[in-house]
Parts: sequence; C-alpha cells; structure tokens
Amino acid sequence: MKETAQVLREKGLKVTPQRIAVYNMLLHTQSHPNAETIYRTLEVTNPTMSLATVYKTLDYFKQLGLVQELNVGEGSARYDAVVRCHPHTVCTCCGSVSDLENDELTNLHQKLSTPLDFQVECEQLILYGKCAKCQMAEQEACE
Amino acid sequence: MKETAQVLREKGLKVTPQRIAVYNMLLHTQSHPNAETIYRTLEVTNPTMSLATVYKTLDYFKQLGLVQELNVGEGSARYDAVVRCHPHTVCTCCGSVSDLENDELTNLHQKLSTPLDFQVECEQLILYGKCAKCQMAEQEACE
DNA sequence: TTCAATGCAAAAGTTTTGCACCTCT
DNA sequence: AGAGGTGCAAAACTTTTGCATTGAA
Repeated sequence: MKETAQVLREKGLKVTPQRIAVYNMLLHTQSHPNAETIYRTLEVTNPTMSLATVYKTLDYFKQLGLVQELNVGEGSARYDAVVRCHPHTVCTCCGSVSDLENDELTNLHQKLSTPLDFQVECEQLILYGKCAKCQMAEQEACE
Repeated sequence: MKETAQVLREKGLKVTPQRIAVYNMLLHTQSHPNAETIYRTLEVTNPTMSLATVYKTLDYFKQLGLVQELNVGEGSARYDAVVRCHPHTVCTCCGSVSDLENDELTNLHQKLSTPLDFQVECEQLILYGKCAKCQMAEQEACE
C-alpha cells in the first residue's frame, strides 16, 4: 500500500484511497479487467467508489503511463498495469485475455531488416484463437 | 457493380442497393472508415440509407468474412475490406490508419521457432506512431 | 407471394461532463 | 486555506433491437 502511494506521488498525483485501490487491483490481477469490472470488484471494499471516478482515474493513469489500455474488440476497453509493450492473447472460446511472454513476438519493429518510413512509438500484437484450456475441452460450446 | 452483386450472392446474401453501396465503398477506400463515416459518405448518393442498416450490413459482412473489424482504441470500430491478416499503422499525430505491407510483420505466429500452447486463428498487429507525412511536418501540432 | 432487408425510433451499453461537496496537502 | 478529487446525475456516443413497411427472389 505504501509503495503504491509512493508511485502515485512520484507521478505528481494526489494520493486518494480510490486511486490506490484501482492501481493495486490492476497490479494484482491477470484478468485485464474493464472499467465496469474494476468498479464492481472495488465496490465491495470501497462502497462509496463511483464508476465515474474509476474512468477518471484510469484516464489519468493512462496519460501518466501507469496503465495501458487494451482494445480487443469488445464493447469496452481493458486495462493492464504492465505498460511495457508486450503481446496479448484473446481466447475466442472463453474470452480470456492473457499476457504473452515471447521474445520473438516482442519489439518486432526493432528487428526489421529494412526500416519502415513509419516512426513506431508503440506496437500492439493481439493473437486471437483458442487458449490451452479450451483446446483441452475441445467442446462445441466454443463455437 | 455487377461483380459486387456476384460476391454478395455467392455468400448467400440477398443483393440490395445498400449492401452493394457499403461493400463498394469499403473496396474503394484506404481510410478504414467507421460505421458513422460510411453512413455519412453514402448518405449523399443513397439518401434513404439508415445508420442501423449500415451496422446490420457490416455485421453480416464480418460474419461472412467479407470485411474485417479493426479496433485501434477510438470510440468506434473501423472496417477494412482486406480480410487477409495484415498489420496496420495508426498515426498518433493525424489519426490516419493505413495497411502496412511488410512480410516480416505478417504471419508472425507461423514463423516461431517454438510453437505456442495457444492455437492462433488470427493475428492483429497495430503499430502506433508517426506517419511519414507527419514526420516531415514535424510540428508540435502533433503533440 | 414470401421471406428477408430496410428504416425508424427507442433502448442498451460505455464513457464523458458539470457541479456541489469533500479531502488531501 | 486552497487546489484538486469524488460522487451523483445527466449527457454524449456508439451500437443494438423491435417492429411495421418495403423490396428482392
């Protein structure tokens, strides 16, 4: 908790219980939740928290590089506290979104034999398909 | 025009002026428009066209593999008549979205030295940065 | 003729905004 | 004390849906 407050302070943000709660949640989850999910989760421990504050907080965090917004084609954006550029997988079967640790699929634009005329700031790779768990299940439920 | 009707028919779709208009527009643009833009563009030549029909049409097309949905983190989805998996660039300066023809950045998951435990159906690479035009301009307008 | 597509309007869902009040510093 | 954050409600946007009417086969 103390550390989170420190991080926020260093970014020039006023430290509030709401901001600490949102950042801590994102640090400790692998689920890449959207704003609604963050709100519902924190509601339990922070009953006065409002959805608008979650949105405003995520917006600040995004601007300051504390979180990364991820858009996999659902109605809403997901958030990731891992801000370093890294690929994601999206299971078209169960809907899970995961970080993918794979050097061959990271920093692709820096490995090109011929440079692009496009100056890359950030690259985002999303692999859509079937996660290991759903491959095992191999059920039609997925289609 | 005749060819477009043919394509729709082959997909089992009833051929209507609205569907022909939407598909033709997507075939002839490089701008990766969203539903609203498609609607506004076609409104001129198809005054009775409704936005709901554009959405419904895009949905059919997506399902049948006639178009690809592209989500670059704006409020709305963009559409591309090039359905083959290929990388895109998004200029953080002027907002333009372009197809990127680069073999090194295409079919990445098929070139891995070690296979993933994730079964890839489709990969989507988006490069965010500055397009050639905006690099030339090199104006603060972009930030 | 028949079934599906269209257009309209209303609804649903996500995100933003304005403002009075509250809270960190 | 003062700047800035929070919560609420309303608004703004994007997308979906229901239904009567229209149009393609």
